[in-house]
Amino acid sequence: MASSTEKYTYAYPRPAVTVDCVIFGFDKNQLKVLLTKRAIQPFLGKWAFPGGFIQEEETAEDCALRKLREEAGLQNIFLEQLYTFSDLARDPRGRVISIAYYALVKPEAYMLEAGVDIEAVRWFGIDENKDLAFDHMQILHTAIERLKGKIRYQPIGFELLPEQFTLPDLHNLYETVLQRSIDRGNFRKKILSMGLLIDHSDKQKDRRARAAKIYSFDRVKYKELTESGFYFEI
Amino acid sequence: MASSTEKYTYAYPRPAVTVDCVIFGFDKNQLKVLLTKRAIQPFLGKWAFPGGFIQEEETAEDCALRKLREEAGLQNIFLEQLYTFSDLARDPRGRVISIAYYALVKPEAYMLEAGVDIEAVRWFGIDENKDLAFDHMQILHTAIERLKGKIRYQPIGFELLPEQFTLPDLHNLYETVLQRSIDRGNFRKKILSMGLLIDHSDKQKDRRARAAKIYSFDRVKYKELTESGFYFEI
DNA sequence: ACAAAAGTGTTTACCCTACACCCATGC
DNA sequence: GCATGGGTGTAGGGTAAACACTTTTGT
Repeated sequence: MASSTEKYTYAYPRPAVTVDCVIFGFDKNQLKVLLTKRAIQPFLGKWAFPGGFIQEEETAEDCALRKLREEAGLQNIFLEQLYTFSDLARDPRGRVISIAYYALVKPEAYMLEAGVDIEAVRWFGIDENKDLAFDHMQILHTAIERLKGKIRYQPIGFELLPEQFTLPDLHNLYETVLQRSIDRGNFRKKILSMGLLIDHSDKQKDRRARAAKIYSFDRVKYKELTESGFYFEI
Repeated sequence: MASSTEKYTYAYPRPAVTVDCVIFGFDKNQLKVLLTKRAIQPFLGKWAFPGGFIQEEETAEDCALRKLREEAGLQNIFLEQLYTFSDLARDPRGRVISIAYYALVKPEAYMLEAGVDIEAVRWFGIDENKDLAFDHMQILHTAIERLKGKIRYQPIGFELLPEQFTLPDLHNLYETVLQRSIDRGNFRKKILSMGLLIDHSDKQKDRRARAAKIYSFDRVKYKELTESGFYFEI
């Protein structure tokens, strides 16, 4: 037996371990997912989530952050572990376990996709027909279910909207993600009653009809409330 | 590049991958966790979750099921993936990633722990002071949080009670897991109003005071309701 | 009889729902 | 003016919280 400081070579066969990132965006009342076109085998030319093999000196989360930066030019965005996929046949090359993450990006974050190959990276509508590599269709499905479940009782919807947004924006987002209609009036009352939105009605821009008030999400207030037992819920 | 059928040896260093199982039980109004005493280095003699290296021909879930069987003599119990831990220093032997699962067992399931070394396997109260191997204290904490969160909106509490139980039993379980008092009357009204309990009041056993009615959880009914949009919630 | 625990009922306040309506703006 | 979309008000139904009360059983 190796000492507890000395490196130890296991007798066990080791699976390869990758990290994959499901990246969600919201644009034109559509939920989107960011995919990259594979430049190598297997599944060359097919679309897949940004991801790759985990390095020796990085945690899974570090790896996800690195992949977001390298492959999608994204930084400082919401990131959370999704699920670990370990089906034996999920990679034709052999045994590969994937630790999947999901990320939520605001429009302003992906506007500055500088240096990212425009041919190889694209946003797809969530319902758009696409032929994904590996078991990425299954991973996507898991991610959507997580998002649908979590958006109702955690304030993660704001991560998909610009820093400043209107209540109709937020309302649209919820209707789109949850795929059901939500009463306008009741929705705004519920949200506003939480006291978690900061009013920015001074800066208004033109709109087709009456201009909607602009708000931002009060993270500080949310943290305070959470610590005193408050539960966000739509 | 390897063909898609041929085995491929990655240039990347591979971390070792283990599976660990947090096993919860409920006994004498206490939430318990099952631990095994380590018989090998590192952390020899310390308590840890049942777990071990994932084999080449098994999924993570299969590995968890195998470990539950081999190390704790448990079968046919609730099992769900918890989280994957990948901190660099979580194992003194080197890079080891752990896919953690949590399991819920009914009293009748762990009564028949035949063939399991009584010295090496023990139930610990959740608040009992214990010195756990690796980062298992952190894993335990994550598992408890998951249980606390999930018991409120998924009928997993029943997995910790005998097949037949009383409403006071269930009430006790919820108070214990959520660590707050819940009004008796309101609790029973809420539970009963769901119509998910089957009454077995014919078989009564003696108690210190008035005997409580015996119920069991109606899984079939729950599945039906779920499919028509019902959401369990306490 | 009394204590302990099971089970029931009642009141109140709040919240959620389903609407209807008003307001501001562009065409 | 009218269509469009933002924003507000309200009546009523339901349900959750708080608490008192009744019932059953062991000692």
